[in-house]
Amino acid sequence: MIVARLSDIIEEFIKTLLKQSEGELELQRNELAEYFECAPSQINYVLATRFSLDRGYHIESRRGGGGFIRIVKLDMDKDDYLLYLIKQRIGTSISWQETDDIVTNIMEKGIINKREAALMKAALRDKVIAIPANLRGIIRANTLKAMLVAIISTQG
Amino acid sequence: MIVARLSDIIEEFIKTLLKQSEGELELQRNELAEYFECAPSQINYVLATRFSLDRGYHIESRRGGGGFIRIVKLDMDKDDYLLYLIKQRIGTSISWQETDDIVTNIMEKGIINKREAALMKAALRDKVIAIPANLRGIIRANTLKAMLVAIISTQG
DNA sequence: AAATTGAAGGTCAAAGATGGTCAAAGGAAA
DNA sequence: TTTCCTTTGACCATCTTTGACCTTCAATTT
Repeated sequence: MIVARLSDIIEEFIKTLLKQSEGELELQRNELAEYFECAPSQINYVLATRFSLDRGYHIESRRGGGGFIRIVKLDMDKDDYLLYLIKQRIGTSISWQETDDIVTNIMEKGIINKREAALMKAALRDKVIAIPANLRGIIRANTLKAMLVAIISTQG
Repeated sequence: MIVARLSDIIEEFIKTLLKQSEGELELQRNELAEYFECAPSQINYVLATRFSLDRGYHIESRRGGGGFIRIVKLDMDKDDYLLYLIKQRIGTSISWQETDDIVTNIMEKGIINKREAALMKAALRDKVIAIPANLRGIIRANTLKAMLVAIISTQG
């Protein structure tokens, strides 16, 4: 029996709230932590890992009395986003988790379909790039960039 | 007197579970190892030798809290040609020219479309797999097989 | 106005929870 | 005997949870 991760539960909870509020949401860290009976910093963990820029979200916050955390689901122009990925975001080396987030994100944006996403993720997995870890990130970056170029070149 | 090997017993156990769950299954390595009173790494051995891609299985996993191992039996009835490629044709190492031919071929057969072919070819190019030539063929074989599995797994 | 205080949120590293890899040792088969 | 397959264990990589300590902001008090 696989125990659901608390982080996943919190992620779903926030996503439900986001849907109800059209992609923009303010919440209070301590309140949420109390609701889920977890350390407040776990909320930061969820935000950092599940609502990252690579997953298409933007976070702002304010401390002090009346403080809050604002989560915004981003809506970027497709071509601009792909070029940003290729020219800036990916760089010379990248981790599996990052590429996985990016591919999921461009699928959710409708830039690629489910099968194309599966195809891309398959080529980016650690097991597939079975070489020393320090080189793996480099090959992964090459691969993702090459595939994104292929997408741009084939889209019309 | 032939003593059944533990690996064979674990193999059968997993296959039984797979049948009960229609070819797809998630399990926990430590739990299984504890059940059979063996080293956790023996589970990896069983997976590597009995549930390999060449035998028609696909394995995914995740570490950390709430981690798991997912085993998927690839459908043997459908996709004869893709299965043949994965299990026999590709092997442990393959050249760019061969993969290019294979991808073109499955596109012409209508198994994948133009964009998917472009995506696959992008990930298989020499320039993308920028490592010593002797290793490159191995990574390319891994990559192509993994992408074919993705195709099989996504056509539902 | 300046200082104080309490109410948020932020950071980071350690501990915990999984799975992965590899090589050596052990055994069975040829 | 030699080779190949299996079993084990030490060490590694990744992901999650927790807690101690830090920073910022608004309201209140001097």
